[in-house]
Amino acid sequence: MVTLAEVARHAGVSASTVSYVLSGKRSISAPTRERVEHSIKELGYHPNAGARALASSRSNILALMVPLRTDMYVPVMMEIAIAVATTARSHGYDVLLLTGEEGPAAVRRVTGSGLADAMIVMDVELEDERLPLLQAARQPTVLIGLPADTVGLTCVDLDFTATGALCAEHLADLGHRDIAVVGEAPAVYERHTGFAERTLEGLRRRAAALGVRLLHRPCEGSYESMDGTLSRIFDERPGTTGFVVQNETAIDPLLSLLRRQGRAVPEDVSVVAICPEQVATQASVRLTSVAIPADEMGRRAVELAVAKLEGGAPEEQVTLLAPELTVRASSGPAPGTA
Amino acid sequence: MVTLAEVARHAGVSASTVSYVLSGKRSISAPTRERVEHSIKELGYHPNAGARALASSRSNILALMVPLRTDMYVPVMMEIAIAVATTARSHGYDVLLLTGEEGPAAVRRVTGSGLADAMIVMDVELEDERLPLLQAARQPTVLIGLPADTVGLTCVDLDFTATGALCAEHLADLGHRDIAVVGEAPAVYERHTGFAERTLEGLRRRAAALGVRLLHRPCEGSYESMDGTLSRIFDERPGTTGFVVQNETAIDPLLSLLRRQGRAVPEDVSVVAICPEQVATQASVRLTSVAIPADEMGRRAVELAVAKLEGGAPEEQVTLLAPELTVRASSGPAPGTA
DNA sequence: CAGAGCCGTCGAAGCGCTTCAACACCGCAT
DNA sequence: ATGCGGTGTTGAAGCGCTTCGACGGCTCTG
Repeated sequence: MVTLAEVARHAGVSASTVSYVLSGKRSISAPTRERVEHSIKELGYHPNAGARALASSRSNILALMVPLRTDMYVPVMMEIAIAVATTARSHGYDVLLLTGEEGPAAVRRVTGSGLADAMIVMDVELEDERLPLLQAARQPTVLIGLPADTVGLTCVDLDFTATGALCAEHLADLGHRDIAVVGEAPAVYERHTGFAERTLEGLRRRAAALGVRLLHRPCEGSYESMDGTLSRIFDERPGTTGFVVQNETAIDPLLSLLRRQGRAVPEDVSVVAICPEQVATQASVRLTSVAIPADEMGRRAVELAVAKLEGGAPEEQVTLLAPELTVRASSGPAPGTA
Repeated sequence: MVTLAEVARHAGVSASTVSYVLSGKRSISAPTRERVEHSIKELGYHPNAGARALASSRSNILALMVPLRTDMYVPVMMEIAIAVATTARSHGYDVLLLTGEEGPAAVRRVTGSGLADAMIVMDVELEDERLPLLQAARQPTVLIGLPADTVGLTCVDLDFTATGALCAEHLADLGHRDIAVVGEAPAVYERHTGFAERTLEGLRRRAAALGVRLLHRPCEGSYESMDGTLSRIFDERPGTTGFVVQNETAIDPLLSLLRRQGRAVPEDVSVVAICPEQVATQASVRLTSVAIPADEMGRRAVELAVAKLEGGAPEEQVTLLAPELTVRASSGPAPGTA
């Protein structure tokens, strides 16, 4: 194993000079720098991460806490995780993967040991038990998701309230007067994961303002569950012509069952989905949708974390990404509309 | 920040005693141990990861390289990743998430810097350019997937050859004489990701042995692509009554399109899927399937890595998990069979 | 041409931990 | 009583790096 000292000897300089060449924190003359760089290459030197962390109290690692539940739509999680890893690398950081399983214990372990310089936490609940620990930690934190109280916290999320409003508005504009919301699995609401409730609130408010009736039903992603949900919706509101789906795994069952019931999309019923672009374009009908910008959320989270680390970032900062609705083939004028 | 020395002072012992209490590498009398443990708790001490890594040349971190391609079925990747993280924790390791993007450079960085004690590499290609580096590395490596040459390597994978054979056999047993294989996207084959080719080989061999005709068509996961694939299959082999699907994203389109064409499953055609359990049970028809044991693959990989680290593991070891076929509602006797 | 100031380099002091050799002490057998 | 092995504890030497203060030599200015 090659050490800094060996590089120094090989280049005929002192260890500190090599260190300064590496970090650029002190000016080094061009000839010396080249000599050192040449030695580094020739010896195949790689700085030792542990020694570096010890001496500088910086690990150059970002911790990412992902939930390990499977009732969330996994591809979104994965896309965020990959965006985080990729963006982190471009800033010189590596990513430590923590599962939510350990909960607060994981937070304590990481903040206590200096394993990571900052933490990014996904799938934050409204009243998350990790929050007090995170706020007390030395390390900066960025949340993906929005807890109830954001005082002193840095958060990134899609503006789900606006997303709900946008969906309601789109369907109302098309003349739909009875809208059904196929929501996430009941467990997601019970856990008080903010985004689901926020979406609903946005939907309700805008629907009320526009004089549209709204019916919300949580739903698992299975065919059975969707079958039951659909029956109950049409029993209660036979005139339903608009659907908003927020559970990605429910999309295929929904479209499939509507078709089997002889309801054509978008002629008889319109469907608006809240899901990643890829899902919207690969479904059996190209879906009018509001995209979940997983990639951008991951990227932003890392950039905020890095900004906090390198100084010059406000303590509190809530970044809500504006939703964008893309009209595709699954939504159209309500039946009976001019 | 609390250090070992402070704990030692607080407990009235030397630093080394505290260290030995922590590591258990030397016997410590019960009273002393309790005093030290009490001090640790009272001061809220957490050992510093960097210092520990430097002194012991062990980081207690496992690196996990995941592909960042999206043509693989993401949930399987995620499930493996989560199993790796969870199992690693239970052995006292954390997981560093590396994306395949960096390729060999990431391997060099991690092995060179001692960031991780071992590496687990997913989505290995038959001739993977990272292999030579991994073999030369100080750190042990475990592959999830099977390269062409496994000399000196430790690998874990589902036995895809046996999986293919099992599928062929099941359909043949039911009297099907014309089987179509809906494979992964063409890119997966072009990249020479072993599992797809192995499955095919298993299918072909067993089909041939059983006198069954086999037609293989790669397929993207979209409805358009599946539509084209199906037409071509039935054009070429109108008598096709058995399907094997290996592309998870293609399952819904396949079932949906078969239904639209008026082909009933399993009355007219049987379908066998190679996919995670959850997908098989949540599809519109409960699918006869061979499960992809993502969870077990992740767990085994970590256990092998840990075994190699703590000594007592053979250098070369290929673990092929035996496939299990579960009969559900999507397969039945071929039409015209007694 | 002396002094101030800057640039490039170096030596040394740690960062917080692990681990080895050494030692004090005990009870045991001789 | 003497020596011996075992147990529990300690001091000190690093692990490989960063970083601070210092210093020699240079240019620039008055």
